[in-house]
Formats: sequence, C-alpha cells, structure tokens
Amino acid sequence: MTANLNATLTQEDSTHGWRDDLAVVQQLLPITRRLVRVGDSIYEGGEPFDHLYLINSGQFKTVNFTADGRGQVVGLHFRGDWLGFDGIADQRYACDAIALDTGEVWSVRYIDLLTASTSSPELMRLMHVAMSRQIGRGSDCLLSLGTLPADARVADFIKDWAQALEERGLRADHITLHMTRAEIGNYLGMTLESVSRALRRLAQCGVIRFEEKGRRDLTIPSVDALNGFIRTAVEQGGSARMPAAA
Amino acid sequence: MTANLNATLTQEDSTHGWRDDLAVVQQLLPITRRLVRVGDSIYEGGEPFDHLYLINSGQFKTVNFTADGRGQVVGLHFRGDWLGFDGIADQRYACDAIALDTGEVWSVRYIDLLTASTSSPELMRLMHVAMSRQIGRGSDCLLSLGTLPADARVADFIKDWAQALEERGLRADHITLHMTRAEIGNYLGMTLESVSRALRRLAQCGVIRFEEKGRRDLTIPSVDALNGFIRTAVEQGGSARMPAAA
DNA sequence: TACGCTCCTTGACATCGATCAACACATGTC
DNA sequence: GACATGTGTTGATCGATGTCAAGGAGCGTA
Repeated sequence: MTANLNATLTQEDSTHGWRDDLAVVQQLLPITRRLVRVGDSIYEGGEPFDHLYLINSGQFKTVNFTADGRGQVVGLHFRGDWLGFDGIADQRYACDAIALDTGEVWSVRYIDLLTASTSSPELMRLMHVAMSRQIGRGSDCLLSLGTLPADARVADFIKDWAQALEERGLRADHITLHMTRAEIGNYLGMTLESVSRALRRLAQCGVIRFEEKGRRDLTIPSVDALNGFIRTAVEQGGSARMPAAA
Repeated sequence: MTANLNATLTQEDSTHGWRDDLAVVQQLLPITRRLVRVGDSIYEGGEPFDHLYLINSGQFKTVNFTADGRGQVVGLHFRGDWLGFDGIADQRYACDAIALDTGEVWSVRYIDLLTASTSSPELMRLMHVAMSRQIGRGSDCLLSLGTLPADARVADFIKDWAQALEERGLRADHITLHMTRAEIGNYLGMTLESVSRALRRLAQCGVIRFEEKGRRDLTIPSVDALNGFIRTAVEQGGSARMPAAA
C-alpha cells in the first residue's frame, strides 16, 4: 500500500495503470491462483488456448519457437502483466510462458473475460490497454535490436528492467536478474560472452555496479548515466545499425 | 449472449478471419474512407489517440522513434490489418504509420468501437484477434532479428511478405516491394548494402528471381526453396546468433 | 574433502556485416 | 543534351561481435 502511494506520486498510472488490472479482475471474475517456481511453464506453444493469466508476483519470460529449432525470448513480464494474448488469434498459444522466479499467477478463462467485458466497459478497456502496451513493448524491443550495438542493448535492457520495476512501485535502483547470461543474450540477440563483456564494460564505466555476492545482483547509481551511455554508443558508433532514419 | 460468444469463439478464424473485419466494421460502425498516396502519414507518434484505422487496400509501415533520434520500421501492414493499436495504452500514438503505396484506409473512432463492442461480441472478439495477431507478428520479427544471419533475414522477410499476400487471397508468387533497400534494411536491422547483396545471393541461388524491369519486382519460384535457404543458413551458420535454445 | 555440474569470465582468433567509396541507372528539369 | 537527384550495385577495408578454448566460481551431493 505504501508502494501504491509511491507509485501514484511518481507515476500517473492511476488513470490507466496496471494496478487496476488485478483489482478489477479479482472483483469481477472467478480466478484461480497458482503458485509457480523457477522453470514452471504457464502454458506452452501449440496448446489450445482457453485461459489468460495475470501476474500477481514473480517474473516470467515468453519464448517463441520455430519449426526449424530456433527459439528466442520475446518478452519479459512482471506483476500486473498479462500472459497469453498471443493465443487469442489462432486459439493456440504461440509461445511458451515460463517462470523465472517463484511467483503467483491468476488464471482467468478467456470466455469469462469476454462475457464480463460486455457488461463492464472498464474491463474491456483494461484488456485493450494491456494488449496495446504489449504491442508497444514489442516495438521497443525491435527498435533496440535493430538500432543499438551490443553494449547499448545491454544498457537499454537494464534500463527497461529498472523502469518496469519503478512503474510497479518497487525499488528500481537494485536489480536481481533471474536470468542466465545465455538467456539475456538470447533475448538481446547476442551471445552469452558478449553479454558478459558488455556487463563488465558497463561496470567499468560505473553505470552499473555488481554486488559482491552474486553476478546477478546489480545496482544502478544513475538512470541518467545509463541513458547517457546508450546515447553515446549511438553517436560514437555513428549510424551503426541505423542506416538512415526511415 | 453466452451462446453467442461461444459461437464466435469456436468458429474457425484462420481461413477467412481478416475478411470479416472489413465487413463487420462497415456494417456496425460509421467509418470515414480516406485515399492515401505514397508517403502519406495516417498518424504520427505523439498525436492524441482517437481513431483506429482499418486498411482496405495498399501497404503501410509503422515506424518507431526514440528521443535520441533512432528510428526503425517495426511493422508492415496490408489489407485487413488495423493501424493504431499502439495508441490505446497511453492515449497517444507510439509510432508513425505511413503509406508505402496508394491505398484506402477506413478510420473509425475508438470510442465508437468500444460502445459497439459492448453490444456486439463479434466485434469485440474481432479486435482481440487483430491485436493478438499483431502481438504474434511482433514476436516473429524479434525471432527473425535475433536468430537469423543477414541473408536468411532477407529470405524470411520475403517469405513473410508472400505469406501475407497469400492469406489475403492475392498472388503470392510475385512481389512488388514498395520499399527502398534502405527501408528494408532498417526493418531488418541491417544496412542497405547488405540488403542489396543478400538479394543478389538469393537471386543467384535461384530462390528468387528479379523481373527485367525493376529491382523491386521479384518472383518466388518456390516457397519451399525459400524455407530451405533459411534452414540451411541457420544450420551452416551454426549457432550464429542463436546461443542455445532458452 | 572430492566430485560433478552449471554458470560466468577471459583471452585469442575468425568472420560477418558495416563502412567508405565509386559507379550505374532511372527520372525529372531546364 | 546537360545536369541534378534519388536509388541500387559492387568492391575494398575495417571493426564489432561471434566462435573456440581454457579456467574459475558457486553449489549441491556423495
């Protein structure tokens, strides 16, 4: 609740914020709570679609696979995010949703959501907003993948993570990555070695700092420094990976 | 009402799904038709969001920009696709939507869509499907950007384009790219030179063929050959850009 | 303790794709 | 025709990042 206050003070998400999702859904619909642990899958690509999932706590990744064996992390999801939108179009989930951490998801039958939406404009709008947000996030990932050099991609990744925490009223200056270097690399379209080196360089520049304990706990002294690093990388690298604005 | 919903849920969308969008919307809502020409913008990032746009004909790109000047094509859109979903979340469009061709878009007020959706489960479902599809397409782009080498990305791009045409009942063996090499490169996260070279190699391998006339008209002798090329590139390049399945 | 395992780091080297530069082609204008 | 402009191709070169290899760190278990 303190977090709620903090969030409403710093962010203006009270108008169309994620926080409503949990409250509204809980109030209007029958939900099933499920506790998950690292590696648990919420759904897998190809399964028949029938439920959407609302994240109450924990961190999740969605992984997309192709017939020829390629696979890639295409999204990271936190409290208040929905999982399963990808399944609406074809009545089958298009990717795997996997827990990166212990957490709790609320599952809701999609058919229930539809029926409830007809009588609750708030609910309908809420889902539109959630889907729109996911579309926007996908675009941002594409932008990062397409226009940033490796180091800046990692910096941007950390910035986004911090931003996601902040939007949820959590401390955003300290991050625990519940992902291996390989997973991060996969998400960012690079190798685990490059991730490792990029993180070292970021630490050397002082834009991040690792805790003594683990290589997955880091602090962010200044978000501005992170942004500065990204900007510098873009300018220095010249038009590297950015062949003229379209 | 529930029965109605069940009907819309179980009906097979994949065969003639998109076609409904135009018919249903036209029937239920007041629309404004607008003819567009190459380069016309349907909306631009930052503008207040109020309309969604349904493409009746033509080809469109959506371009995402950042404060630091980077910009990237994040989507291509054809007949039956919606434009503007990215604006729902924040009440502002998040990117520019620009015509690549002459065409016609139908603009619908979002507020009208919401109200109509409350009484028409079909319309509500239709929008969900459209948004879900866009989410899925974003994931596929990420997958391509993150796991494929340059040549294969171009091949995949052409394959997707052909597939988009086929899904709309158009001839899919002949493509006219209404984009410069620079635009394609931007979309695929590479330079225009690399696009040019990749296309040449694809033509040399026989998986595509250029018309005598222009360098933007090409035919696809065999989609299987295209897929084969991609697969080969993935296997040859080894785990290039795909550091272990996540 | 010793072992095995996963994860991470670091270095040396290779290579794909970006960069830079030159030129070809088409179109439009004067 | 001469010229300018936007577009596309091709070659030479360089650099960022992938690849390969070795070793270290953490952690559970026998």
